[in-house]
Amino acid sequence: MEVRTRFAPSPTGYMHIGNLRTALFAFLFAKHHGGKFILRIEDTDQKRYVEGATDVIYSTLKIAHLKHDEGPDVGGDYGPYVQSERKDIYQKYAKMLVESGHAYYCFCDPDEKEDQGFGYNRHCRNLSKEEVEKNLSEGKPYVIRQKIPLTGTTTFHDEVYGTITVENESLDDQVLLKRDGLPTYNFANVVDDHLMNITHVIRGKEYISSTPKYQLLYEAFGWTPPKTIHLSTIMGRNEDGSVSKLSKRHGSVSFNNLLEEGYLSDAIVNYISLLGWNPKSEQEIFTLDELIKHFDVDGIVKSDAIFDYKKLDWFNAQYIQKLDHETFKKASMPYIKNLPKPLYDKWDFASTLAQSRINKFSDIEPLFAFLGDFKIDTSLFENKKNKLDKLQSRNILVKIFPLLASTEFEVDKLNNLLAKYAEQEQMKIGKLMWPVRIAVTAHTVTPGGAAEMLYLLGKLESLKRIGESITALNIDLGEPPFTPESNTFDEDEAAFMEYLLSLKK
RNA sequence: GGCCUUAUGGUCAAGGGGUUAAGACGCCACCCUCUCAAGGUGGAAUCACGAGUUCGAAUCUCGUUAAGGCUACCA
Repeated sequence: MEVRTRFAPSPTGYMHIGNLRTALFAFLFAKHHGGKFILRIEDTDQKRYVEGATDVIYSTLKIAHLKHDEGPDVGGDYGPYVQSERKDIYQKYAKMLVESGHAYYCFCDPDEKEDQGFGYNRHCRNLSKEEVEKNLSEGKPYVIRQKIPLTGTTTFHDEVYGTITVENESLDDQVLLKRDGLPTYNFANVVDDHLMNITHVIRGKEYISSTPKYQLLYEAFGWTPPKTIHLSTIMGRNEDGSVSKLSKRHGSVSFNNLLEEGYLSDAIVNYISLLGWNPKSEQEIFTLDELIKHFDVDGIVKSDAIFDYKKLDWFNAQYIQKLDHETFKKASMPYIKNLPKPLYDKWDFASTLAQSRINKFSDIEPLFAFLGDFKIDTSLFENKKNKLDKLQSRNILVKIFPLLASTEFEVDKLNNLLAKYAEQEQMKIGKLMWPVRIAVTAHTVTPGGAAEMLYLLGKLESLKRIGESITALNIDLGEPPFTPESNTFDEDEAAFMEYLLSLKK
C-alpha cells in the first residue's frame, strides 16, 4: 500500500519551527517510502482567521523544498483540502455517528458545562428521542458530542511511543460538531485522515492524550485507523533556567524570523531534522535527498529537545561557507545597508572576509561596525603575546605613520610595506601588526588583518585614527598630543589640513 | 487534582545486562596564523534518586522525584 502522510497546519500567519519540523518528518517519511505528502489546511476555527496565512504555509513549504503532492493549491483526488470547504462531509459523518449510537445531540449552554474540573457533565447523553426531536424542531442550537463508553479501556499503538492504554472513564464526551456547524479539530482530523487515505499520521505528541478518543471514533465508524507517529516537543530554555515549549520569548521561532536573521533555509532544515531524530551514524550535514534516504522511525527520539541557537549557528556557518562567493555576495547585500558607505564600494573585497567569519548574515553588521564606530581604548595596546605595552605601541605607530602616509592604500602594498618595515627593524611581524590594527579599529577582533583594515578604512580615515590613537597613548604616557611633521602628506595637502583640525577637537 | 508521556555531559544524542559510556555543538588549552575566524590536536564535563532482579544494571521491574502534555463548541 502506498504510504500517504499529511501536514495539517492551522493557518495562524506564521510557521513555528516545531510545525516545520513536523512537516519535515511527515515529508521525509513519505518520501523515504516512495509515498505521497499531502497538505491539508485546518481552518475550522473561524475566530482564528488570519489574512494571508495560507500563503505563509505555501511559501514556507516551497522555500524549505518540502513539496506536497496534494493540497489546496496543487489539487489532488481527495479534495477539497481546506476543511472549511468540507463542512457538509463532517455533518454527514457526525449524524451517522448519532444514528449508530456513538454520538449524541447536546443542547447545553456552552458556558455551563463544567462538572468540577472534568469535562462535560453528560447532561444530554441520555435525552429521549422525543426530547431531541422536540429541541431540534424548535431550532434549538446544538452540538454533537462523542458518546464515550463509560467502562473498559482503549488501546492504541504508536510507532514511537509504543502501546498506550487508557481507562475510558478518563475520557470526556468531546464535541465533534460545534454550534456553528463546523467540526472540531478532533473530529475533522479523523474523518479527513480516513477519507484522504492517510496511512501514517505524524504529529506532535500533545495529541497522544487525544488519540484514544480518535481510536474510539475509528472503531465507531468501522474504519481501520492510520498508524501514528508522535513527535517529541521542541523546547526553549527560559531566563530562569526552566524549559517550556519553544515560543517567541525564546527568540526567533518562526521560519520567517530565522530567514530574516540570515539563516539559510537548508541549514535550518538540516538542524531541525536532527532535533528528535538521529541517523544512527556520525553524519550531521545532510542534503534533503540524503535525509529522505536515511530517515527512519527507529531513529525518532522520545524525549523533548531544547532548541539550541548555538548549534544552529554552527550548521548555518557550514552552509554559508559552502556557498559560492557570488551567491554569498548577493545574499549579503540586504545586510550591509546600515554600514558606512566605504563598505559598499569595497564589498567585493570585504565580503570575502565576511563569508568565512559569520554564522548568519545578521552578523555582518556588528562585524564591520568599527568602520563607523571608533572609540579608542588604550588598554588594548597592551598585548602579552606580542610583548607590547603602551609605550612600545606608541613608538611603533609614530614610526609607521609617515610611511603609511606616503604609500598607496592597496592591500598588497600595505602588507609589503609593513612586512618590510618589520624586517628592517628586526621585529616580529605580529608585534607591528597588532598596534596598527588596534589603532585603526579599536577592536581586538576584526574581520581581517591590519592591511585589510587599513584598506577598508581608506588612507585618510586610517591616518586620522592612527593619529588619534597616538594622541590618546601620549596622554596616558603623560606626553603632549601627537602632531605629525608638516611634510608627512606628500600628496594630499587638503586632507592633511583636515586632519590637523580634527586633532584639535 | 485526574490521566498520558519523558528522564545519558550545559545542548543535540549513541549505547537496550559485562563498553576506557561514541560522536557533534558549546566551553577550555595548545598548534597554525599579522589579529580573529577557519583548520588541526588535546582536555574538562553525563547515566535524576531509591529499592529490587542478577555473578554483574546506564540498560530489566517497581517506587520516588522532576519536567512536559492533555483535561476548549483551539488546533
